[in-house]
Amino acid sequence: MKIVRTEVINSALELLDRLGMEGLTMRKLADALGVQVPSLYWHFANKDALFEAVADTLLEQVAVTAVTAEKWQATFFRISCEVRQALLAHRDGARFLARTYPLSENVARITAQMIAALRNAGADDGTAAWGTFSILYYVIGFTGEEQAFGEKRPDHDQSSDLQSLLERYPASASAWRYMLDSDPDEGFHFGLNMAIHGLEQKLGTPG
Amino acid sequence: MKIVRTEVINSALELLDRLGMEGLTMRKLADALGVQVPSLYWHFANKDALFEAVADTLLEQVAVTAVTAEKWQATFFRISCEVRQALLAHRDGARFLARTYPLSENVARITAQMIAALRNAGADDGTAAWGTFSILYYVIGFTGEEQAFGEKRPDHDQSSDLQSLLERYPASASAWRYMLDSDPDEGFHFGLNMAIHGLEQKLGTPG
DNA sequence: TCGCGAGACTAACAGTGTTAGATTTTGTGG
DNA sequence: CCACAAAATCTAACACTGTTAGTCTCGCGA
Repeated sequence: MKIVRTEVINSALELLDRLGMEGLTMRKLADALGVQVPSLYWHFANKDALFEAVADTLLEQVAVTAVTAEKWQATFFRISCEVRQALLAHRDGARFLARTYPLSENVARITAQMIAALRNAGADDGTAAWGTFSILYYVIGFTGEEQAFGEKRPDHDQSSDLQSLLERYPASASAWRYMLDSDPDEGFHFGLNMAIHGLEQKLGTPG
Repeated sequence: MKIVRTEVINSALELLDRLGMEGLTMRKLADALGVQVPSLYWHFANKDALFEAVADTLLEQVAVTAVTAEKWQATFFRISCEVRQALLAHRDGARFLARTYPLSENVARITAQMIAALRNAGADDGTAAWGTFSILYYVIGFTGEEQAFGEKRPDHDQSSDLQSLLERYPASASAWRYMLDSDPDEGFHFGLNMAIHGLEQKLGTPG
């Protein structure tokens, strides 16, 4: 049976959605493709390489068209939201991306747009680089925890250890409850706007 | 041979430094302790529970004394730097923390201080919660990639795929090079100050 | 038609987390 | 001091993982 690279990746994404990241194994993937395991090693050096390809595919639909007639703040907001949505579209998407080597095709493509937007606004090397990546760290971090929450088994909450923890740190407990009750989009936009505003200020005072 | 919880965790940290996260297995840990593997399961429900305990221990020395006579900006800066240093102190520290369940003893303790600092400055529920966690997402994300860079094997760089990638996205390539050449502390402080300034602005305009 | 190499296969290895169940150690009441 | 229960460690094994060595098949250019 013939093996096609894109089909492998698609199957891997299906498997990821169905079984989660720990369930995505070479054997299950080979089974889903109707293929023997070692055949996969002809197309991918090892599991990590395969995972990198899958992770990169997650970002394929993000920022497909560069918009130049746009303030950099709008570019950052739009791309950040797209990245989050792309990661949320598949189970464990954010953890999956964070796990792999950070320099891939689509990451390079997306960051290039963000860096260009900042340079266009007069940013120096450091501001463009650190500003872009700082915001991406936030996006991936937020989305990762957002997803971890959605998938955590509910019985983990009733443990007495956790109860005691929440009683001993009431400030954290109420923040926790607030975040669980409120709209995730709202939380994401809060931090995102916060970061963009901070970057705006950095742009104003270069050096 | 008697098994003591704290000794297990210490051994796990030693093993982590020596072999990295993938090398930290139940068998090697048992060997290092001079103990049979299943005995560990009497003290920890499973590997994840053990890993959570280890990850929490990473943050033990962070923000040990609460400083109230301090502007919240200073509190955030100080604690963020301490978190980063604590994670850098052990190989794969940041990845390790990001992997586990996010609500642990020390996380609750540390976030409680940050939230309290914001509330003291007049922040509402949402600003205190999202502001605190947004900044922590950045700290963990930055530190995770900082560590991933330090541990990546250098032969990964000479691949022609990567060369082609850097040529096709020159903006990303130069940002990449800039970040590799510059002081990591500088990069960390840039994003941290950026986030804190952004939060400062959010505090000024509540709602 | 032949040869060869790309690409699939079979078989196996070393290592993983985890559990069932036997066995030892430890603390405690008589 | 001894017996007995509970706490803690052990032995043995299971099912699974990524990965590799070596073999076979089949399509295509000479």
